Amino acid sequence: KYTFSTLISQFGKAGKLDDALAWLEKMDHTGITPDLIIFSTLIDLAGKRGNFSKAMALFHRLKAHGICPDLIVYNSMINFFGKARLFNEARGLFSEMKAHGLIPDTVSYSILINVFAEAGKFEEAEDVFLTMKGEGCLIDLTTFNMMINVYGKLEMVKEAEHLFWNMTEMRVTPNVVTYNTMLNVYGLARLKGQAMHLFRTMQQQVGVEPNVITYNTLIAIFGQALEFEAATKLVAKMQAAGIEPNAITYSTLLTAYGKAGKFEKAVVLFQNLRLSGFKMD
RNA sequence: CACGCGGUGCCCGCCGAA
Repeated sequence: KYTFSTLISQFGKAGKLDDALAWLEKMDHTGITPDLIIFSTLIDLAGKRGNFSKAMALFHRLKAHGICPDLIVYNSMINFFGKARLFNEARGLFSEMKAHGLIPDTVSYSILINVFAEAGKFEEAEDVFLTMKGEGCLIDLTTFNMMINVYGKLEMVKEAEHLFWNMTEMRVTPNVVTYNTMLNVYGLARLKGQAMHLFRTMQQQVGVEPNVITYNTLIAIFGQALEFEAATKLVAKMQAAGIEPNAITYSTLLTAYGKAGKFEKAVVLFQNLRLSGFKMD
């Protein structure tokens, strides 16, 4: 049993879903029951690869073995239903899990918030957040980051800022993701000044280092303001800071040139990228 | 019985899809 378990989870970690599944069959045939964690690992793997039907099949098989799914399995499945845009099913699983006596935790609520947020259903995401608070569930760093993002997309800058201050009061320390998200909130609301101010405070935080996403976000903000020179300079600045621009950086810059009507510049950049052998997507 | 180990969630541009 342990040999099978180890083998399957190693294949799983190596991303070899097919091999892992093949060994799961062999294990089944010998009459040894795979345990919850094996199923959990495989369900997650299948789902992460976008193979939602395989994830569902494994979920049903797990139940057929008489194993009760735990919080983590439900959390993964809810996440995948969301990615498959099966919102009612996601909600259904959330209820099912409660009906089985499991108490949704911080991750469960966060996943549900994200299911709606990434589908653009921001009000529903907020609804889940309010329920979560009402239930007295712990709000952690990731939850704060997601909700700041949600308020940003709703262009509810005040609420986003409110959460940003609130989290500190609740002894949750903002990280790079928090700052990047807040920068984007200001970008969406076209508050370039606020963004720049936040970028300065961000650089003064110990343990918070700007990354590619930070710079990409700032470049987009300058692009929106039609300040393509400032956007261009940021690419040099990030490189000076030891951060390598990626495909999104250049794509953002091309968009910045486009918005400013500088099509020649865009063409030149594109050609230079090709000549330099940059890996484009 | 206690503790520990293996499985779950967050940020950026464009394009495509419905």
